Amino acid sequence: MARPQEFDRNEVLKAAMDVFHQHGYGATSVPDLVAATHLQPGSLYGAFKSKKGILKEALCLYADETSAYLNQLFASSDTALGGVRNFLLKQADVCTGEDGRYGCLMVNTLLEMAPQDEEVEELLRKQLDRLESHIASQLQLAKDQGELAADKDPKILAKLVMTSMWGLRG
Amino acid sequence: MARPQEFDRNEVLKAAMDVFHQHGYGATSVPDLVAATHLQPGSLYGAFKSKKGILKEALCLYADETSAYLNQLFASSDTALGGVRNFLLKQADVCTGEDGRYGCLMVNTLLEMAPQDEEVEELLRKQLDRLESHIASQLQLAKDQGELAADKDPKILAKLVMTSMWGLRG
DNA sequence: GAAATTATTGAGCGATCATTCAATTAGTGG
DNA sequence: CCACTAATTGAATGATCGCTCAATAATTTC
Repeated sequence: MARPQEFDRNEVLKAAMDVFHQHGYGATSVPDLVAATHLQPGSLYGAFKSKKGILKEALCLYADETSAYLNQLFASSDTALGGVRNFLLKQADVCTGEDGRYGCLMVNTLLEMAPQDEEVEELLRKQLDRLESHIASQLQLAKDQGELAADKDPKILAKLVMTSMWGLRG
Repeated sequence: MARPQEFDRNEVLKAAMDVFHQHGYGATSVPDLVAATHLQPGSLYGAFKSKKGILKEALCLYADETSAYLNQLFASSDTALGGVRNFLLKQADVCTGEDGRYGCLMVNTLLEMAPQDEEVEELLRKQLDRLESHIASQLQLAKDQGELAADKDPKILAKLVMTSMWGLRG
């Protein structure tokens, strides 16, 4: 062992995530990240290799937070189907509110970077697929409990929920 | 009078529009625009004042093309409501196809620039509002012709169509 | 406490960015 | 055919970009 890192990796990533969320990847400069994280360029590059490296880890943090949020929301809802409904209502709520005008970091980043960065695109597709699966399994639960008609396909409905989420930005 | 412009303003804007559409505003450099338009920087700046000036005129061209496309689609549909249905079907079609993976230039640009440029945001809000009105008036026509139930609100339905359009990108 | 290892610092690197401008060219009016 | 005006050219500008690195500081191991 040698000198230990002085910063909390998660705190740094949270700060970077917020900057990316508010400004987008391209419009976020390394000096911006230096200011937000209180880390010097050297430390930032020592820990994350590149600006894109910071983004990728920030995206993972965001996906994890989203997943945890979904778990908590589903667990605290009275019914399985109600959980999905609450998710959509909350999304609509947040999107019309002041703090929600930045939308979803995963969606924003995919739209911005997919044309020019396959690696980030692939990561985001996986994360969004996982989110969709999460919703699909909740809908399957609703079906098992008889809340959802037997002729409805949870997978298709989950895609519809995702489409609604994307569309709610207008 | 003096020496006339050698280029066709609309051709130049079309070329610039395509570059912005494929790469986004931030990822399009002035050298990119120089290459696409075959105009030197000086000519570009003489004609459009700035990179943002080029974007704004390109956005206007895009909105005009979209509006014309909508007119043509509505005129060639058998029924008023069918015109709106055809629009959504066509959107879904294009979004799943190869050339459609860049989405709508207005939506993309709004998502990218709204947080940092009020002027462009305002222009785009107006253009998207106009598109929504265009659809709403077509739905009103459908209602007048009895295709749409009397208790349906064309304005609300137009908002739903817009939301679907945004969401179809997933 | 010396040697080894790793983290932090921040000035500075080459590349690229959007933009400008002096020089040149082309077309108009007298 | 000669001023006059406007368009074109493309090299150059200063700013900013993402990133590096030599110097310094903080730990651990022996």
